[in-house]
Amino acid sequence: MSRKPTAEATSAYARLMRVQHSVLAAVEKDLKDAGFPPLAWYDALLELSRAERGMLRPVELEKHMLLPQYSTSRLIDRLVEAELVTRQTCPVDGRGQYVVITQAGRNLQKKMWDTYAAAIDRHVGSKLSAKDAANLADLLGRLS
Amino acid sequence: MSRKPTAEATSAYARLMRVQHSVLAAVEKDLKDAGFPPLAWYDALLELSRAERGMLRPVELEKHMLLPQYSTSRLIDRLVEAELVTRQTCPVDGRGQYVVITQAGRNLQKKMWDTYAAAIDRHVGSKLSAKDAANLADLLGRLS
DNA sequence: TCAAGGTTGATGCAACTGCATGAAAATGCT
DNA sequence: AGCATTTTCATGCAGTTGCATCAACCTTGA
Repeated sequence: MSRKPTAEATSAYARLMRVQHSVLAAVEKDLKDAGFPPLAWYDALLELSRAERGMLRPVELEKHMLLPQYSTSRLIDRLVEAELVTRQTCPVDGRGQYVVITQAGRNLQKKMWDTYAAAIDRHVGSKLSAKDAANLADLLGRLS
Repeated sequence: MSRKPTAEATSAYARLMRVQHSVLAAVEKDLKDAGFPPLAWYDALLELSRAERGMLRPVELEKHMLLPQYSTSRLIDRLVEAELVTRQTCPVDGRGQYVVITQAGRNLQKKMWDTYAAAIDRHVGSKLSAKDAANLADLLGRLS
Protein backbone atom coordinates (compact mmCIF):
# COMPACT_ATOMS: atom_id res chain seq x y z
CA MET A 1 0.00 0.00 0.00
CA SER A 2 1.56 3.28 -1.02
CA ARG A 3 0.72 6.23 1.17
CA LYS A 4 1.36 9.90 0.59
CA PRO A 5 3.73 11.73 2.93
CA THR A 6 2.42 14.50 5.17
CA ALA A 7 3.29 18.07 4.31
CA GLU A 8 5.70 18.04 7.26
CA ALA A 9 7.49 14.95 5.99
CA THR A 10 7.74 16.38 2.49
CA SER A 11 9.12 19.61 3.86
CA ALA A 12 11.66 17.78 6.01
CA TYR A 13 12.70 15.70 3.01
CA ALA A 14 13.07 18.72 0.74
CA ARG A 15 15.16 20.58 3.27
CA LEU A 16 17.28 17.54 3.97
CA MET A 17 18.20 17.40 0.28
CA ARG A 18 18.69 21.10 -0.14
CA VAL A 19 20.58 21.84 3.05
CA GLN A 20 22.89 18.88 2.73
CA HIS A 21 23.67 19.95 -0.82
CA SER A 22 24.51 23.48 0.25
CA VAL A 23 26.50 22.50 3.30
CA LEU A 24 28.47 19.87 1.42
CA ALA A 25 29.24 22.27 -1.42
CA ALA A 26 30.38 24.92 1.06
CA VAL A 27 32.59 22.51 2.97
CA GLU A 28 34.09 21.04 -0.20
CA LYS A 29 34.81 24.52 -1.42
CA ASP A 30 36.64 25.43 1.79
CA LEU A 31 38.79 22.34 1.46
CA LYS A 32 39.47 22.92 -2.19
CA ASP A 33 40.35 26.55 -1.61
CA ALA A 34 42.86 25.40 0.97
CA GLY A 35 44.43 23.20 -1.72
CA PHE A 36 43.20 19.88 -0.40
CA PRO A 37 41.86 16.86 -2.27
CA PRO A 38 38.15 15.92 -2.21
CA LEU A 39 36.32 14.91 0.94
CA ALA A 40 36.10 11.29 -0.14
CA TRP A 41 39.86 11.09 0.24
CA TYR A 42 39.60 12.43 3.77
CA ASP A 43 36.87 9.97 4.66
CA ALA A 44 38.91 7.05 3.42
CA LEU A 45 42.05 8.22 5.20
CA LEU A 46 40.12 8.75 8.41
CA GLU A 47 38.64 5.27 8.33
CA LEU A 48 42.04 3.78 7.66
CA SER A 49 43.78 5.83 10.33
CA ARG A 50 41.27 4.63 12.89
CA ALA A 51 41.47 1.00 11.86
CA GLU A 52 43.61 -1.59 13.58
CA ARG A 53 47.18 -1.19 12.27
CA GLY A 54 45.95 1.38 9.73
CA MET A 55 44.67 -1.26 7.35
CA LEU A 56 41.32 -2.34 5.99
CA ARG A 57 40.03 -4.62 3.29
CA PRO A 58 38.50 -2.70 0.40
CA VAL A 59 35.20 -4.38 1.14
CA GLU A 60 35.27 -3.01 4.68
CA LEU A 61 36.15 0.47 3.53
CA GLU A 62 33.28 0.21 1.11
CA LYS A 63 30.83 -0.54 3.91
CA HIS A 64 32.06 2.28 6.11
CA MET A 65 31.85 4.78 3.28
CA LEU A 66 28.60 3.57 1.72
CA LEU A 67 30.20 3.57 -1.70
CA PRO A 68 29.68 1.14 -4.55
CA GLN A 69 32.39 -1.44 -5.02
CA TYR A 70 33.84 -0.04 -8.22
CA SER A 71 33.92 3.40 -6.73
CA THR A 72 35.96 2.19 -3.78
CA SER A 73 38.29 0.33 -6.09
CA ARG A 74 39.02 3.45 -8.07
CA LEU A 75 39.31 5.69 -5.04
CA ILE A 76 42.00 3.33 -3.77
CA ASP A 77 43.75 3.56 -7.15
CA ARG A 78 43.97 7.32 -6.74
CA LEU A 79 45.12 7.14 -3.13
CA VAL A 80 47.82 4.68 -4.15
CA GLU A 81 48.84 6.94 -7.01
CA ALA A 82 49.15 9.80 -4.51
CA GLU A 83 51.14 7.53 -2.18
CA LEU A 84 48.72 8.04 0.68
CA VAL A 85 48.00 4.32 0.95
CA THR A 86 49.54 1.11 -0.32
CA ARG A 87 47.94 -2.14 -1.38
CA GLN A 88 49.13 -5.30 0.31
CA THR A 89 48.17 -8.84 -0.49
CA CYS A 90 45.95 -10.43 2.11
CA PRO A 91 47.52 -13.51 3.66
CA VAL A 92 44.25 -15.13 4.70
CA ASP A 93 42.22 -14.59 1.52
CA GLY A 94 43.79 -14.96 -1.88
CA ARG A 95 41.12 -12.83 -3.55
CA GLY A 96 41.54 -10.00 -1.14
CA GLN A 97 44.03 -7.37 -0.21
CA TYR A 98 44.69 -4.88 2.50
CA VAL A 99 44.79 -1.16 1.97
CA VAL A 100 47.30 0.37 4.34
CA ILE A 101 47.60 4.06 5.13
CA THR A 102 51.09 5.53 4.78
CA GLN A 103 52.65 8.11 7.04
CA ALA A 104 51.99 10.71 4.34
CA GLY A 105 48.36 9.60 4.42
CA ARG A 106 48.16 10.08 8.17
CA ASN A 107 49.80 13.46 7.92
CA LEU A 108 47.41 14.63 5.23
CA GLN A 109 44.40 13.43 7.20
CA LYS A 110 45.51 15.41 10.23
CA LYS A 111 46.24 18.52 8.22
CA MET A 112 42.90 18.34 6.46
CA TRP A 113 41.07 18.07 9.75
CA ASP A 114 42.02 21.61 10.76
CA THR A 115 40.39 23.04 7.68
CA TYR A 116 37.54 20.56 7.75
CA ALA A 117 36.73 21.27 11.39
CA ALA A 118 36.70 24.99 10.75
CA ALA A 119 34.35 24.44 7.82
CA ILE A 120 31.98 22.31 9.89
CA ASP A 121 31.98 24.92 12.58
CA ARG A 122 31.33 27.72 10.15
CA HIS A 123 28.59 26.00 8.18
CA VAL A 124 26.89 24.02 10.95
CA GLY A 125 28.26 24.65 14.42
CA SER A 126 27.94 28.41 14.33
CA LYS A 127 24.30 28.21 13.26
CA LEU A 128 22.96 25.95 15.99
CA SER A 129 23.22 25.78 19.76
CA ALA A 130 24.75 22.57 21.09
CA LYS A 131 21.30 21.54 22.19
CA ASP A 132 19.78 22.13 18.77
CA ALA A 133 22.64 20.29 17.13
CA ALA A 134 22.11 17.31 19.40
CA ASN A 135 18.41 17.43 18.65
CA LEU A 136 19.09 17.56 14.92
CA ALA A 137 21.47 14.64 15.12
CA ASP A 138 18.86 12.68 17.03
CA LEU A 139 16.11 13.36 14.52
CA LEU A 140 18.37 12.49 11.62
CA GLY A 141 19.36 9.31 13.37
CA ARG A 142 15.79 8.12 13.30
CA LEU A 143 15.87 8.10 9.51
CA SER A 144 18.57 5.46 9.33
CA MET B 1 39.68 32.96 13.65
CA SER B 2 38.96 29.31 13.02
CA ARG B 3 37.09 27.54 15.77
CA LYS B 4 36.49 23.85 16.24
CA PRO B 5 32.93 22.55 16.11
CA THR B 6 31.37 21.02 19.21
CA ALA B 7 30.89 17.27 19.32
CA GLU B 8 27.17 17.88 18.83
CA ALA B 9 27.73 19.95 15.71
CA THR B 10 30.11 17.38 14.28
CA SER B 11 27.64 14.64 14.95
CA ALA B 12 24.81 16.60 13.35
CA TYR B 13 27.01 17.27 10.33
CA ALA B 14 28.05 13.65 9.97
CA ARG B 15 24.49 12.43 10.16
CA LEU B 16 23.29 15.08 7.77
CA MET B 17 25.75 13.76 5.18
CA ARG B 18 25.12 10.11 5.85
CA VAL B 19 21.36 10.21 6.16
CA GLN B 20 20.84 12.37 3.13
CA HIS B 21 23.03 10.03 1.15
CA SER B 22 21.05 6.97 2.22
CA VAL B 23 17.64 8.56 1.77
CA LEU B 24 18.52 9.97 -1.64
CA ALA B 25 19.91 6.64 -2.80
CA ALA B 26 16.80 4.84 -1.60
CA VAL B 27 14.45 7.30 -3.26
CA GLU B 28 16.39 7.28 -6.53
CA LYS B 29 16.32 3.52 -6.48
CA ASP B 30 12.55 3.45 -6.06
CA LEU B 31 12.16 5.78 -9.02
CA LYS B 32 14.58 3.86 -11.15
CA ASP B 33 12.95 0.54 -10.32
CA ALA B 34 9.66 2.02 -11.47
CA GLY B 35 11.31 2.84 -14.81
CA PHE B 36 11.58 6.59 -14.33
CA PRO B 37 14.40 8.97 -15.21
CA PRO B 38 16.63 10.55 -12.54
CA LEU B 39 15.35 12.90 -9.88
CA ALA B 40 16.98 15.91 -11.50
CA TRP B 41 14.55 15.52 -14.38
CA TYR B 42 11.65 15.55 -11.97
CA ASP B 43 12.93 18.62 -10.21
CA ALA B 44 13.28 20.51 -13.46
CA LEU B 45 9.85 19.44 -14.70
CA LEU B 46 8.29 20.43 -11.38
CA GLU B 47 9.84 23.88 -11.46
CA LEU B 48 8.69 24.39 -15.01
CA SER B 49 5.19 23.08 -14.37
CA ARG B 50 4.78 25.54 -11.52
CA ALA B 51 6.15 28.48 -13.45
CA GLU B 52 4.00 31.04 -15.20
CA ARG B 53 2.94 29.55 -18.56
CA GLY B 54 5.22 26.56 -17.96
CA MET B 55 8.34 28.42 -19.00
CA LEU B 56 11.54 29.59 -17.37
CA ARG B 57 14.85 31.02 -18.46
CA PRO B 58 17.71 28.57 -18.00
CA VAL B 59 19.29 30.99 -15.58
CA GLU B 60 16.17 30.91 -13.42
CA LEU B 61 15.96 27.14 -13.48
CA GLU B 62 19.58 27.10 -12.46
CA LYS B 63 18.88 29.19 -9.39
CA HIS B 64 15.90 27.11 -8.33
CA MET B 65 17.82 23.89 -8.66
CA LEU B 66 21.16 25.07 -7.25
CA LEU B 67 22.98 23.61 -10.20
CA PRO B 68 26.02 24.97 -12.03
CA GLN B 69 25.30 26.70 -15.30
CA TYR B 70 26.77 24.04 -17.57
CA SER B 71 24.92 21.36 -15.72
CA THR B 72 21.62 23.10 -16.31
CA SER B 73 22.45 23.61 -19.96
CA ARG B 74 23.06 19.91 -20.43
CA LEU B 75 20.08 18.82 -18.41
CA ILE B 76 17.95 20.92 -20.73
CA ASP B 77 19.61 19.22 -23.72
CA ARG B 78 18.49 15.85 -22.39
CA LEU B 79 14.98 17.02 -21.60
CA VAL B 80 14.69 18.44 -25.11
CA GLU B 81 16.00 15.19 -26.55
CA ALA B 82 13.30 13.34 -24.59
CA GLU B 83 10.71 15.85 -25.81
CA LEU B 84 9.71 16.82 -22.30
CA VAL B 85 10.56 20.46 -22.90
CA THR B 86 11.30 22.71 -25.86
CA ARG B 87 13.63 25.65 -26.22
CA GLN B 88 12.15 28.91 -27.45
CA THR B 89 13.98 32.07 -28.29
CA CYS B 90 13.44 34.84 -25.80
CA PRO B 91 11.85 37.94 -27.35
CA VAL B 92 13.18 40.39 -24.74
CA ASP B 93 16.78 39.19 -24.52
CA GLY B 94 18.70 38.11 -27.57
CA ARG B 95 21.14 36.07 -25.52
CA GLY B 96 18.46 34.23 -23.68
CA GLN B 97 15.87 31.62 -24.31
CA TYR B 98 12.87 30.10 -22.66
CA VAL B 99 12.58 26.48 -21.72
CA VAL B 100 8.96 25.40 -22.04
CA ILE B 101 7.49 22.22 -20.60
CA THR B 102 5.52 20.08 -23.05
CA GLN B 103 2.34 18.18 -22.29
CA ALA B 104 4.41 14.99 -22.19
CA GLY B 105 6.62 16.71 -19.66
CA ARG B 106 3.64 17.62 -17.47
CA ASN B 107 2.30 14.08 -17.73
CA LEU B 108 5.61 12.54 -16.73
CA GLN B 109 5.96 14.89 -13.78
CA LYS B 110 2.54 13.89 -12.48
CA LYS B 111 3.17 10.19 -12.97
CA MET B 112 6.53 10.40 -11.23
CA TRP B 113 5.00 12.12 -8.25
CA ASP B 114 3.00 9.04 -7.29
CA THR B 115 6.14 6.97 -7.01
CA TYR B 116 8.16 9.81 -5.55
CA ALA B 117 5.58 10.56 -2.87
CA ALA B 118 5.42 6.92 -1.87
CA ALA B 119 9.22 6.87 -1.62
CA ILE B 120 9.31 9.98 0.55
CA ASP B 121 6.67 8.51 2.79
CA ARG B 122 8.48 5.22 3.08
CA HIS B 123 11.93 6.64 3.72
CA VAL B 124 11.04 9.72 5.75
CA GLY B 125 7.36 10.07 6.59
CA SER B 126 6.94 6.66 8.10
CA LYS B 127 9.89 7.15 10.41
CA LEU B 128 8.89 10.43 12.03
CA SER B 129 5.76 11.82 13.61
CA ALA B 130 4.41 14.95 11.93
CA LYS B 131 5.68 16.93 14.89
CA ASP B 132 9.18 15.50 14.62
CA ALA B 133 9.19 16.09 10.89
CA ALA B 134 8.23 19.71 11.39
CA ASN B 135 10.91 20.02 14.04
CA LEU B 136 13.50 18.49 11.72
CA ALA B 137 12.51 20.81 8.90
CA ASP B 138 12.83 23.75 11.24
CA LEU B 139 16.30 22.78 12.45
CA LEU B 140 17.50 22.16 8.91
CA GLY B 141 16.11 25.51 7.89
CA ARG B 142 18.42 27.25 10.30
CA LEU B 143 21.41 25.94 8.39
CA SER B 144 20.49 27.80 5.20
C1' DT C 1 36.82 -34.25 -3.60
C1' DC C 2 34.38 -31.69 -6.80
C1' DA C 3 30.80 -28.94 -8.68
C1' DA C 4 27.64 -24.99 -7.74
C1' DG C 5 27.20 -20.78 -5.83
C1' DG C 6 28.90 -16.72 -3.38
C1' DT C 7 32.49 -13.10 -2.51
C1' DT C 8 36.20 -10.01 -3.70
C1' DG C 9 38.18 -6.90 -6.61
C1' DA C 10 39.27 -4.89 -11.44
C1' DT C 11 37.94 -2.91 -15.82
C1' DG C 12 35.81 -1.59 -20.75
C1' DC C 13 32.50 1.38 -22.17
C1' DA C 14 29.09 4.88 -22.24
C1' DA C 15 27.22 8.63 -19.79
C1' DC C 16 27.95 12.44 -16.85
C1' DT C 17 30.54 16.24 -14.38
C1' DG C 18 33.78 19.98 -13.63
C1' DC C 19 36.63 23.28 -15.55
C1' DA C 20 37.96 26.58 -18.65
C1' DT C 21 36.72 29.12 -22.33
C1' DG C 22 34.14 31.15 -26.11
C1' DA C 23 30.49 33.64 -28.57
C1' DA C 24 26.75 36.66 -28.51
C1' DA C 25 24.10 40.07 -26.51
C1' DA C 26 23.01 43.39 -22.88
C1' DT C 27 24.50 47.02 -19.66
C1' DG C 28 27.10 50.72 -17.82
C1' DC C 29 30.32 54.48 -18.02
C1' DT C 30 32.26 58.54 -19.98
C1' DA D 1 27.88 56.92 -29.51
C1' DG D 2 32.01 53.95 -28.21
C1' DC D 3 34.27 50.79 -25.39
C1' DA D 4 34.81 47.93 -21.34
C1' DT D 5 32.27 44.94 -18.34
C1' DT D 6 28.80 41.74 -17.24
C1' DT D 7 25.31 38.35 -18.26
C1' DT D 8 23.60 34.33 -20.71
C1' DC D 9 24.27 30.13 -22.73
C1' DA D 10 27.12 26.41 -25.16
C1' DT D 11 31.01 23.24 -25.60
C1' DG D 12 35.85 20.77 -25.89
C1' DC D 13 38.39 18.18 -22.89
C1' DA D 14 39.84 15.55 -19.07
C1' DG D 15 38.44 13.18 -15.18
C1' DT D 16 34.75 10.53 -12.82
C1' DT D 17 30.76 7.55 -12.29
C1' DG D 18 27.48 3.81 -13.30
C1' DC D 19 26.68 -0.45 -15.33
C1' DA D 20 27.78 -4.82 -16.72
C1' DT D 21 30.92 -8.26 -16.65
C1' DC D 22 35.02 -10.87 -15.77
C1' DA D 23 38.51 -13.49 -13.32
C1' DA D 24 40.12 -15.32 -9.27
C1' DC D 25 39.27 -17.31 -5.06
C1' DC D 26 36.49 -19.06 -1.17
C1' DT D 27 32.60 -21.89 0.83
C1' DT D 28 29.13 -25.22 1.02
C1' DG D 29 27.16 -29.53 0.53
C1' DA D 30 26.68 -34.13 -1.24
